[in-house]
Amino acid sequence: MKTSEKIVHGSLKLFNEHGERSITTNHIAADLGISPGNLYYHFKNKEDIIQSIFSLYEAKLQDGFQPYVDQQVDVELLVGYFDTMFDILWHFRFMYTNITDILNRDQALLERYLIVQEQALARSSAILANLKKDGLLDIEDNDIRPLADTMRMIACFWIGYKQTHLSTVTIDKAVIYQGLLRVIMLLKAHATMSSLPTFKRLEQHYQQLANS
Amino acid sequence: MKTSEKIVHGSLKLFNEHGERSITTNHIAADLGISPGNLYYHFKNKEDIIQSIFSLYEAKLQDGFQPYVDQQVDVELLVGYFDTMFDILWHFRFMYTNITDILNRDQALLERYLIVQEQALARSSAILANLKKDGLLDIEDNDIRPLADTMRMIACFWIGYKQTHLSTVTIDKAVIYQGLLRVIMLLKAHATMSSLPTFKRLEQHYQQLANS
Amino acid sequence: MKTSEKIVHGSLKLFNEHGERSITTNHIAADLGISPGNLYYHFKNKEDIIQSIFSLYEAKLQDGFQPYVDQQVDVELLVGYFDTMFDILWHFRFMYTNITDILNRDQALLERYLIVQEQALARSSAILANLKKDGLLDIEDNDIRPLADTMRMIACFWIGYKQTHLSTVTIDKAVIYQGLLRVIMLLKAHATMSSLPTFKRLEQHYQQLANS
Amino acid sequence: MKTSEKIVHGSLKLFNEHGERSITTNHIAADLGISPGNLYYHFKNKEDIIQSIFSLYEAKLQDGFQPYVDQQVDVELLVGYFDTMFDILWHFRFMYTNITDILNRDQALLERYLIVQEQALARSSAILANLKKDGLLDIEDNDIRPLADTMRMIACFWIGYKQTHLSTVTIDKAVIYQGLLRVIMLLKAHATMSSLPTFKRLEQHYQQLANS
DNA sequence: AATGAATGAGTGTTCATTCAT
DNA sequence: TATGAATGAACACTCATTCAT
Repeated sequence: MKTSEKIVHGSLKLFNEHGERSITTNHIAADLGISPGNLYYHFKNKEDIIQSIFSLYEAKLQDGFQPYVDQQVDVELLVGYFDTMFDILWHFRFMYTNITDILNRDQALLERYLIVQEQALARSSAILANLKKDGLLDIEDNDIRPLADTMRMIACFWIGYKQTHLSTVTIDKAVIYQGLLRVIMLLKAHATMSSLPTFKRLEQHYQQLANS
Repeated sequence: MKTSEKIVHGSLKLFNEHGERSITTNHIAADLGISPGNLYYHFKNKEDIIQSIFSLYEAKLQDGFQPYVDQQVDVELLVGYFDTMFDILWHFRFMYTNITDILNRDQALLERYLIVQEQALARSSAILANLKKDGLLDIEDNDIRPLADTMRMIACFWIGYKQTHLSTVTIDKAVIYQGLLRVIMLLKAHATMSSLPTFKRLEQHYQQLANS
Repeated sequence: MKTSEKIVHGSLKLFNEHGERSITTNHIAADLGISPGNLYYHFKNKEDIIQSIFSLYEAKLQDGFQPYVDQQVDVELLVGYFDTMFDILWHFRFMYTNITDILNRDQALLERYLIVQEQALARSSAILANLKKDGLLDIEDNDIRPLADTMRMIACFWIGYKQTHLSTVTIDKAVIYQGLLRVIMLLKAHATMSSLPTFKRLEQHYQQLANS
Repeated sequence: MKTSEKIVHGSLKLFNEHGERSITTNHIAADLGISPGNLYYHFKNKEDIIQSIFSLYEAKLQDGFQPYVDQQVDVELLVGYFDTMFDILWHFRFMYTNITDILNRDQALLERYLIVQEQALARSSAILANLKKDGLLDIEDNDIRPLADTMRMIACFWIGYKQTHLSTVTIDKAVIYQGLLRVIMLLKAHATMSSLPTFKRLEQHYQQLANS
């Protein structure tokens, strides 16, 4: 792994563990066993590192929520989408804790964030529309986008919510899976008679993960 | 007003305007025209000030969401509750932006926060139960607490959500009123035939405030 | 002496001895036996310290070159002016070494510098005009200001000149006195028959100081 | 062009444009499209590069001010000398801004500087002596060297003077030509009746260049 | 109660220089 | 010859906190 990648991943790890605000560039360098100068050889400044982390985030968001085409809809397909959601929430969980702080300090990043969120919402809506077309969801067209938006909102603030409403501060994977279950619950409310078993199996899948 | 109270209110004002993180104890002292030494005469440290602000928050939360007894349910009653919600969101809006950060740094505060939130949830649930009993809500008993929880969740993260999904950062009163409308929408979904007009008038009331 | 004054004078001393560029704010604090935080309690930044030094410079320049009125012109009067010139060159000698560097970094200071230099030139010209009126100088009116300008130029760059054209880098008082003698030479070239002895005595006065 | 030469000329260009102090070795390497390691393969350190630039300066100074022999004195001859002066001031203008700084940091360079300046002064004096012998200057023998010295002093500090007494910082060719005119003025003051037209034509030549 | 000078560890960052390849 | 990653001491500056008065 190249040093610049090690810096990005090391920073991400430390940010997730201790919050972006309390991790200094010297902490990152020390943790990786490199000099602060070397860190600044690879990155202009701390913001630059955060922007690189954000690029990973963007890529994962764009890859993961592509509307399916000509595909049999089954539990595996849905699991794929929710696994992506888990992945993003888990790997970038510091962002869901500190995002306001971070975006407030970097106008350029805020703009990228707004764009990528808008795109993700559009693609999620398209997926829901597909599901409706394939008879899995019983929902009015006008309600598709609001549903996608609410699902996103729950997903986005689940970590922050849990972090403040739990006495143990550390967020583990089980907590994230609980959040997924909440989002699935929203979706299941629009299940059709025929799709209900599929959604129930989906729910069971993550229930198991949330309990382990 | 006593100096210690001036410090609490001055800090709250500055935190709301600029965020807790970027306001130093010296800023607070300078803004009040007192010396930093004096500030530390009245408060052990910055955390101590935040704890005092939190006490105000606690008091307002406890006063404002008392279940009504032997009272005619009308729009005024509901407006009373939602005005309290507005009051809290507006006066302590910095908390809804930086709460994770703040609670992460102070375990004692986190515990107070959990207790007060639990109590607020219990009282909110009791209010909803009252409304059901009085024929304003059509809802199963098991769903009362989850509904109260969801309403709280939306209320809590509305400010953070808006702050990140808007390109303009400043939160004004209208933005808070929009959040209230979202919460009312959740409630209205369980309105009875007879209570629907009441909820609609409630909605109109805040719609006007959100537009002004 | 107040701490802020100690910082200004301590900085001036260190700048004169080692050059402004190689003296850090931590050097200054360490030299005075105070903490870096304390230095920044009294001054916004390094530039702010330099600006305070510059204010001393301005004041001295304005006080020292006031055109005389209703006064007997004798050696003492001229010595007064040249002692001022010595004082400024000696106490602020770092400025004559690093001025380009310093002014390049601070546009506001450059503007103050241009104003104070222009005023000094005007007052010097007025003094020369007085000397002409009193029969000490034989010079055309049009040549008064250019003469003042040339005298200033020699005075200003003498230190830089000596610092580069001498193998010993340290500038001592004798070196400054030599510079004064060069400036006096320019003036003496316009002496009248009757004033020549006065200028010669002036020259002898500084010759003695330059040799000691 | 060999890499080491490219480094010298590239550095000179950047120093002239931005000042020696603000140009780092990494800037130089990046500007030339070579690696910092390669730069340090060719040069021991930054000082070493400056010393090489200084060698170019030395060479130009030695070539350009050779006393003429058995030659007809006309405007062209004088223009040749002053063009050399322009060339040196223009191509090494960063030295006239930062020389004190540079020489203070490098004792060896200071010694070379003193030697080359002394030789230049001697040669300039010889040229003036030639001009006197050929009837172009009316000057006492004792005054020849002081005149040469004053001319040098004006030439040397002209750039620094303009940089500080002008609100616009950029030094262009016209500014240098103005400096040359000041030096010519010093010389013209000692013109003989017969040489005056020659000096006037010399003056006009540079006047045109200063205005374009 | 109040002042305000003082502290000192820490912040993000820079840059001449080194070194394995 | 050349690369470019790596070093580390230094920089200007910050801020929660202390303390003598």
